[in-house]
This record gives sequence, C-alpha cells and structure tokens, in this order.
Amino acid sequence: MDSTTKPTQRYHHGDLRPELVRIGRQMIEDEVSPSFRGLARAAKVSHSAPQHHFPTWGHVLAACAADGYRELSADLEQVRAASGADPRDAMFRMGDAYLDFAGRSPVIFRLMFNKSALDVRTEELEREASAAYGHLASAVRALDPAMTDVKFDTLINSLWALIHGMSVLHIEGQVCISPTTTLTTPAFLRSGLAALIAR
Amino acid sequence: MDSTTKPTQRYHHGDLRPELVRIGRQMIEDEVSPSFRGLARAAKVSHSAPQHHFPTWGHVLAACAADGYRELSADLEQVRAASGADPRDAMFRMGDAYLDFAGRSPVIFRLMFNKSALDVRTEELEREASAAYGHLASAVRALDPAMTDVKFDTLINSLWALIHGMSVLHIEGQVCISPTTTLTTPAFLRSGLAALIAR
DNA sequence: CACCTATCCAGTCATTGACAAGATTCTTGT
DNA sequence: ACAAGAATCTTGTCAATGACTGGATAGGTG
Repeated sequence: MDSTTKPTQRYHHGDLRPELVRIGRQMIEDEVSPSFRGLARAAKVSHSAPQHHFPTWGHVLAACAADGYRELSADLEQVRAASGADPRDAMFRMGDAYLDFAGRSPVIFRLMFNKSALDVRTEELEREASAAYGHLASAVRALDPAMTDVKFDTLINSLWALIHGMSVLHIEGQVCISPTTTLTTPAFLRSGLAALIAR
Repeated sequence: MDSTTKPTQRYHHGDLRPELVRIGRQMIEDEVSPSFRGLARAAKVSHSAPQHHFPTWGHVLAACAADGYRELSADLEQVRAASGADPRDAMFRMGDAYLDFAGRSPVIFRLMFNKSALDVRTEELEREASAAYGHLASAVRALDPAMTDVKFDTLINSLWALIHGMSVLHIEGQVCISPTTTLTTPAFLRSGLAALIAR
C-alpha cells in the first residue's frame, strides 16, 4: 500500500489521552449526552480504549475540568501581564476575563464548580484549581500589600463571590436589564467590584 | 388476611407523584446515582410506573428543582415577614436565608442553577423560579422605592451575584478563612452587601 | 351495571459502563 | 541486535439503565 501519502491505520493511536480530553471538552460543551463509548467513537478507537487512560467517566470529567482551570489560569495570567501598575485596574480586568471564560465555555465552567458532577478529585484537578485561585489571591493582595488577614479574607471572599456569581447569572441568562438600562453585565460587575474594593 | 391492621397491597399507589418528588429529592441530595428505576424501587412500584407521571428522568429533575425553588421562596417570604421596617436589614436576612438554603440542600441548589443538568424546562419550574426571583426583586425595590431602572438593575444584579456567589463558595468549601480570622461566611456576605447597598 | 380513563405492571430493546482476555506495538536491558 | 516486559488497543461479555409497548386493575360517571 501507499503508506507515505496516507498514514496507514495504526494499531496504536500514539497520543490518545490529550485527544480524548480535547474531544471530551467538545462533547461536554456541545451537550451531546456525554458517554464513554461516544467519546471512543468520536476518537475512532474501540469502545474500551479510553479506559486505559481514564479508569471511569468521572476521570474524564476531572481531566476536562482541569483543562478548563488551566485555560482560566492562562487567561488570568495574561490579563495580569497586560494590565498596568494600578492593582484596581488589574482586578477589573480579571473580572472581565473570568466573565469571558464563563461565557465562552459555560458548560465546562458549570462543571468546574460543581462538586456533585466532579465526584472524582484527581491530583491534577486540585493542582490546576489551586493555581487559578492563586492568581486571584495575589491580585487581591496587590490591592494593599499591607492589609491584615481579616481584610484580605473579607476582600477575596466578597470579590470572588461577586465575580463568580455575576458569571453564573450571565451564563444562565438571568442578568436583569430593564428596557431603559444601557449598562451591560461587565459594567454591573465593575461597579460592584469598585464598591467592594473602596470599602 | 387482616386488611384492617395492615393496608393490603393496593394496585394503585394513590398519590405517587408527590412521593416520587420527595424520594427523588432525597436520592439527589444523597448522591445515590439517581435513576428512573432506582426511584421506582425506592417507591416500591414497578420499574416503569414513574413514567406515567414524568415522561423522562429530566422531568423528575425539573420537578425536584421546582420543589427546591418553592422551598427557597418560602424561606425568603418568611424572613421578609419576620424582619422589621428597615429594608437593609430585610436584605441582610434574605442573604442569610439564601446561604442557609444552599448549605442545607447543596445538591438541589446546584441543580437549580445548572441549565446543563436541567435540560427540561417545565412550566412549573419556570413559575417557581420566577416566584423566588420576585421576592428578591421586591426586597431590592424596597431599599429605595424611587430609584431609577439603572440603579435598580445595578443593585439587583450585584446583590444577587454576591449572595449567589458566596453561597457557591460556601457549599464548595472554598471560602477563604485565614487562621487569624474570626469572621464567618455570613459575616463576609453581610459586609459585602452593606458595601454594595451603600454605594 | 357498563363504560372510560387514569394508573400501574410485565416484557422487550438498544445502549451504556465496567470488566476480562487476547492482540499489537513500544521500550528497556543486555 | 534482540528478547522480555510494559503499554496500548481490540474484541467479547455482563448487568443495569431509559424508553417503549401492550395488558391488567382501579376509580369515576352515566
């Protein structure tokens, strides 16, 4: 056969795991009732091939969620690098990035913050989640490097709660916008963040 | 047989639907991988009996979520009745009640705000969800009956986002509390609400 | 009493997740 | 180079599930 123009069907896929995560994220995002066998079909491997990389379907979800955290972390880090010296401005931009990520990948976003669905807690998942949290924490700390623990806790909890809550309202289509109002979701978020920081 | 002391096994259950919702909520809350047939077993009826009350398993979820919204609405209404004339105080108490509900029924709470899991949107679900939102909206309006639409939108979105976000952090065990901090989740929420209202 | 409809049961089918055993390829030590 | 073993993938199988069908039973209405 002509094995140079068309790669002959190999017995081994070669790099299946990352592809499974990629396809898995796509399936989850597209809400095509995700299943182990459906994933195998999409990757054009046998129905039990994925089991060699993920013990259960829960591990696939965990890997996809970890991938989501990785993407969120990258977004936050990029925003942080792009923003100037003003820590308040950096915080605003982080809120925008958080909101953007949720709007871009709502289903993965819901999965990432749903311990019921994420019953499998892999080391990778915990690590990526902590990394994302770390970006937020250092941005909060930068608002006032000398603040007390109580102040820090109050700030990070309320800021994160507002950002996360606004993201949820956003992707669930439950942000209230009256006919006469011209403001948008990011504006509501920024206004709230400013009030919390100024406190 | 003695049909007076022990009710003989009836062919018809008599009042199956509400019992299915009750058992369903329990199963969902207990995370015992919820299934149509498991529900039937728990209710001691045939494996297909629930289908006569709920076309698909998604309809069971919708009914359970609607039940959750009903409970949340009752909590909010009770708090509203119990609080005095100060609308700010009423808002604080509503936040507490919201937080309480999430902590009491975390799995149902996650379900209620997860459009991915709640793929079936019944009329009952939309109605109960709107009712719960209504309680929050009127409480926000009471903060200043003369406020503009922009002000109202800004307030309700940020307040709800903060309350909801804090509830999520709470049930996911991600509220940050440093060793030296003595504050609790409700305190963080109240502090944030005060800042948003005062704006 | 006859009929009708709501409710419930038993049976069936394709699909699923998990497991087991065998086939193929890669890797590592010598 | 090459054999041994590990890693990867396949086929086969099993109980369990959701959805569907047709039939049995109960309550209500005339």
